[in-house]
Amino acid sequence: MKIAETLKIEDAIQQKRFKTEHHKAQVNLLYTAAWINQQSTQALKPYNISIQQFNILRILRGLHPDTATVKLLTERMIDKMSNASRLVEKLKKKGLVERKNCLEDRRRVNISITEAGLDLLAEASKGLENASMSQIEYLNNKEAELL
Amino acid sequence: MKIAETLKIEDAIQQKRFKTEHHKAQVNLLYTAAWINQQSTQALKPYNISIQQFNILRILRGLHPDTATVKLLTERMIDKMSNASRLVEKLKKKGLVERKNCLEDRRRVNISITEAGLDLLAEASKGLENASMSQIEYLNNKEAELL
DNA sequence: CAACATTAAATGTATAAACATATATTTGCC
DNA sequence: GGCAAATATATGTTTATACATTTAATGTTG
Repeated sequence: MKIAETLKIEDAIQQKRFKTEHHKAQVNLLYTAAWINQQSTQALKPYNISIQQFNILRILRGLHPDTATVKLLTERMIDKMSNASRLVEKLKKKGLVERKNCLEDRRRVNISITEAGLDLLAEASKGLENASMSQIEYLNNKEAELL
Repeated sequence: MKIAETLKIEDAIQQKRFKTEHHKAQVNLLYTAAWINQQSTQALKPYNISIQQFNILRILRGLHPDTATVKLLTERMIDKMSNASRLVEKLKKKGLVERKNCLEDRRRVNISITEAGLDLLAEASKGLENASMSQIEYLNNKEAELL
């Protein structure tokens, strides 16, 4: 067998391996992402908030005592198409946020996190942290294969 | 300042840093997972299938020409609580899978992927691959911070 | 073999997400 | 100032998801 042919075959094997590995990584990625979502949703369940609600509370805490508008929340959320408006409504019903009409611009609303919201967020963060500990540990084990 | 005190302070700083880093990682994890989900959903949109439907097709391809039961699909899916039954129904309507009553045990159904299903899966995999290329690239950049 | 438990799949239902559209207000321009 | 365009938020609607319940078939045990 000539050298050129050997190289071709090795190339092919390499390419095949790369493609297979990449393919695996792709599927792993999908599974892992879904898995994290589920784990996090479960971890937040005792606090009766969704991941998105959790994110909104986090954004609001970051601004506190300043306020956010719906627009700001939408921009900062992962999920741009989500209805920040309705999520805020839900959080308000639970007393976790406040919503005040903006006087300078009556289209806007100023949203802020309440004390109850801050308390719940602190608790929920702990719960999520416990869960994410094992998540990150799990991922560390998987990363070698994945990347 | 005594050595013991210095060590304590350094410990505190380390702990604080660890906690902060961990916290960041946790939030990054949530965002990244949601982001991957979105990207993948978008990438599959032209093929008119959801991530879950894609996963079912993949499982069926792995078994092909053998068949799966709803139970088997449920077990292998990330999302245990999902209605594999209804997902199969949707795939069947599109002609991507076949469903046959099992003669030995009439509670079961034998599900298999069709030629059309295999074709679509091949196409969709390509589409997803293109998307995941950039996803993995993106993640590679993020991993350093994340882990 | 009859009664009860278990299993497999399908269906019901309540909530959430995605996406489009509507409503109210403000801004810019003539 | 008046009218069109732009902006901020809210609402409608369709589809997906989570979880519970139902239906049908099979296994099991007295």
